[in-house]
Amino acid sequence: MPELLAKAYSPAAVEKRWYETWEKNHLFDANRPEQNPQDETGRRALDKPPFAVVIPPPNVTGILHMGHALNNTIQDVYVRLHRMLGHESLWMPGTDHAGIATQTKIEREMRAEGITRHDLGREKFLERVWQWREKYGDIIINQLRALGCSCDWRRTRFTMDPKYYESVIEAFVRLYEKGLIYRGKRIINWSPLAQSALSDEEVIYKETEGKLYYFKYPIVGSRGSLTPTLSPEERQYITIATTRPETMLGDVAVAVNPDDDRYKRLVGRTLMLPLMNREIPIILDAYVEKEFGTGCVKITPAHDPNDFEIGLRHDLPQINVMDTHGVINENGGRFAGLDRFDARKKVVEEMQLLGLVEKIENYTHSVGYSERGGEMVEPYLSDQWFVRMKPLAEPALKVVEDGLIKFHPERWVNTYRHWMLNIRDWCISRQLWWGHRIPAWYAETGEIFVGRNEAEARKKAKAAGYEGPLLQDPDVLDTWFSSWLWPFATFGWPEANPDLLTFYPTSLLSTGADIIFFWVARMIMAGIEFMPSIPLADGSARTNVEDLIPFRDVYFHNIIRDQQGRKLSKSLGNSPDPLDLIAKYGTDAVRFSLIYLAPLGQDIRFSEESCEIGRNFANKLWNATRFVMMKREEYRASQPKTEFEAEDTELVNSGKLITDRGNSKKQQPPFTIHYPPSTSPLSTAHSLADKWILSRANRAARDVRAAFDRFEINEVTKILYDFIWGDFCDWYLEIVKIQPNSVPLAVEILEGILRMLHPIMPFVTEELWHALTGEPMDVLLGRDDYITPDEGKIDDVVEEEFAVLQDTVEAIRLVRSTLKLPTSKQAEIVLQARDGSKRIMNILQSSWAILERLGNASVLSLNLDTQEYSPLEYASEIRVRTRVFVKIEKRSEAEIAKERDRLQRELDRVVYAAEQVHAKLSNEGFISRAPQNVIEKEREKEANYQSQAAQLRSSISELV
RNA sequence: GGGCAUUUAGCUCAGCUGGUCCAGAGCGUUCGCUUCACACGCGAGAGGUCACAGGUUCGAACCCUGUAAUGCCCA
Repeated sequence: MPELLAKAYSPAAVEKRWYETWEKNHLFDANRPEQNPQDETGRRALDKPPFAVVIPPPNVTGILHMGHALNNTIQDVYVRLHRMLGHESLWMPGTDHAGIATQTKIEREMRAEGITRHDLGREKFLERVWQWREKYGDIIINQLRALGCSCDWRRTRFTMDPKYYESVIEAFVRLYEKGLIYRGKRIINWSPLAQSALSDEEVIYKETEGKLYYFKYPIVGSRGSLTPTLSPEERQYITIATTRPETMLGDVAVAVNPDDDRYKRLVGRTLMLPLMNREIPIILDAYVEKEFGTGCVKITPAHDPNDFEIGLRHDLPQINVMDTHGVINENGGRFAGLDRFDARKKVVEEMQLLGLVEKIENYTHSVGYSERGGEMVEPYLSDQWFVRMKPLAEPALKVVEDGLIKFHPERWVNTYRHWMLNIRDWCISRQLWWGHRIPAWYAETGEIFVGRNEAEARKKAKAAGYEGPLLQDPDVLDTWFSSWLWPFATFGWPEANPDLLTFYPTSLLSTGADIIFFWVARMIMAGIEFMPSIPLADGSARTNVEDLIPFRDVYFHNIIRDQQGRKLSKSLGNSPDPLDLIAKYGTDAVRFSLIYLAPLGQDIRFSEESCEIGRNFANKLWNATRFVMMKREEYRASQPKTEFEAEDTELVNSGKLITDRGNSKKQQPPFTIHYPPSTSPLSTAHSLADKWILSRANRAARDVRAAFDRFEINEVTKILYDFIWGDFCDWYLEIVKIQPNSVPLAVEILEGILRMLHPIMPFVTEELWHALTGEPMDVLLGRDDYITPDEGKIDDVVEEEFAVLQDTVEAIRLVRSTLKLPTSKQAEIVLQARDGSKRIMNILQSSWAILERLGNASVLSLNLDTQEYSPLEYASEIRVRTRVFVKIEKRSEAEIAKERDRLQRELDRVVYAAEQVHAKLSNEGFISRAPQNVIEKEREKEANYQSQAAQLRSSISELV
């Protein structure tokens, strides 16, 4: 530890050293009650309440972006806070296998080599993915270390770990056996790029410029005659409107609304589907909107979810005209082999040749795109696996509505409720290889056997009387089907192991609101569904829903935008790399800045320069510590050695003031001042400034704790910033320069500051704390206690008295500044208590040295009455309680005129204010209805304004 | 179309239960400072019809109604 601190804080070396030290000393490792209480971390876990956070697992393919940086900072702050609050604090890290993203990435790599996954075969392909993951899968994990994250890395989990894999299969089997998972032929969202189904949540709808095509379908007379009431045009055709002409190849009907009089009489007739020359019926269905298009809708059950439903209602065939690549198949007749977009062109062309195109309009409509690949998804009819969501959603909604799980900000409950009430079944099968393979085996008879492994499936088959070959479903499960189990599968579910018993339910989940459906909602469902099989720690059954839910608080963090308010994205190039920022500004600076800018529930407008807030603040703290340490050296040197030692020992032995540190536990290095106890001179014989800083410090400590509890972490940073910079540095340290006896208290306050700030800025505070206290490297601030405010020290009267002092100093500075008196030049200053009050004079008198020094006065005098000093000799400033006169040597005509103008402007302002107050006080309604104390205050204001005006007038009159 | 937010100084944002709020902070800006920690700093200043229009109230940035703009989510 260097004796003297450097002039400026340079983060890089400090961060590296402390992160390594924290890990080496097992700071992040959480214990379990079952473990030896004297285990390698040296902490006792038995009597501690747990605090657990599971990380939202980033993709293994991911790299750290600003959103991660913010979200993981928030988690780290709470994990570190609770560690200091004496909780068994566990942050469970890990990654998910990101089925589509990872597989796509590997396949792209392979394409460069000219091979496809089919060339390799399933097994070899998976080997290759695993190789990739061994090589690159920890990138993001290591980036989290650079952010300072205090995760228990020993426990790092991956959704494809063998144990986790088993959990996923177990969950599938249980749901299947309960009838909550089924396989069915449905319209799903098909990604032609990924060659896989997607869930509804993975599709984003965008307004897209397209065309609305009006096609004429010729009517075939079922009895060979035409209806006389029809117009010639209608006699021959019915016009339908569509945005996807190519799907007409799979049309099986045209539907009209039963209330639509225009078409009613056509029911029972058939149409000749052009191009395909297939007869299709006209049907009635209430789904059709009369107002949309022509009121006639073509029905293509295999290519549109609504048409699919209509098809089921009317028992229509389902003709699938596309293959999985979006290419027309043999059902599309001579269009077979064309890509979906080429087919569209060709269909329109041919319809035009037949004269069957009535018109084509420009049309903006909502089209689904893959959230991941960005390509247009195709509603596609296929066999997929689904989870029945209704039964899972009901209890999951209830726990949120009942407040067992709290959302911050609360308004997300509305969004959650809306989704839960309109929930649809979840398509969980993906036509990929990378992922958890669906544990279903097919018999040649078409029967399905679901088991935890092939042996179990075979056993079930045998029980059902089938002994032939079994073929496992080639598909894998949606990645979210593994991550919805994250809060308990990471602890080894379905095994009831000690970790699960200790840390479940977890405490806090911090995540982005964009995955409220993907992940948050489903984790809540999963907890309620799967956790009843795990007993409580005492062995009793887990029956209360409070014990089933995965977490109690959900923090939805901000979205980070650029200065123009745009979302950060790679393609825009407006997304700074957090690691670059860390390298440039320091980790603490990035963490502090992000939180400082992030009020709960708002988006953040972020730019790289914003990190200067945190960097400057860290540097300020650094220099404040440097200064306090220097002053402490001076102080020690000034004290008779034996006496000081005696005092020091007394301080060390006796306990606590604003910190709530446990028993004094280790050898104190000599000459170190710790924790002034309530019996020490430090907490009793104080100057006004000392009492003031104690009050402010404890107020800050109290407010910080309250803000943490409300999850207003942004407020925490503001409180600390204002207290540390505004109160401690700007005022108290300046006073310490004048009152050497305040040095021990300054040390004490600073020590508390480092504690309060540590969860947010762990590196610089750890470094400074060690510099200040001389503690050995293995005694860690991060393991020590957080501040407990002593609310008895919060003293409004003291703060008000000190404010008089501050106000007076500011008045002196203002006058000096107006007079262009350089700081170095001493001045003759006279102070007055404006109302002549003894109390105000006492305050001023008791802080005489401070006024003299901060005002840089050669002669300072206190004028007992309210005597006027000529503005020709003295420049003055009026404050609420005090008045300041600064002696002037000589003033030029111009200066006098300027001063007169200034006073006149001031007078105008005061007169105006006085009129306002007067008007208020003359208002009968105000007098009769406003509370007494408000009226009092207004009266006081009026009197004050009037005396101020009188003093200004008198000054002005002398300046003529 | 429905829902949820937001709109306060040039910029980014505070402003909690309506009354010391003639509205604050940081950045930027102007002026002055090598004041025995810090120029990543210190001191002082300028800068605002609190989106708009009504209403409630003795009193509104704050509550209510409507309008506009912006953003997000859902359909």
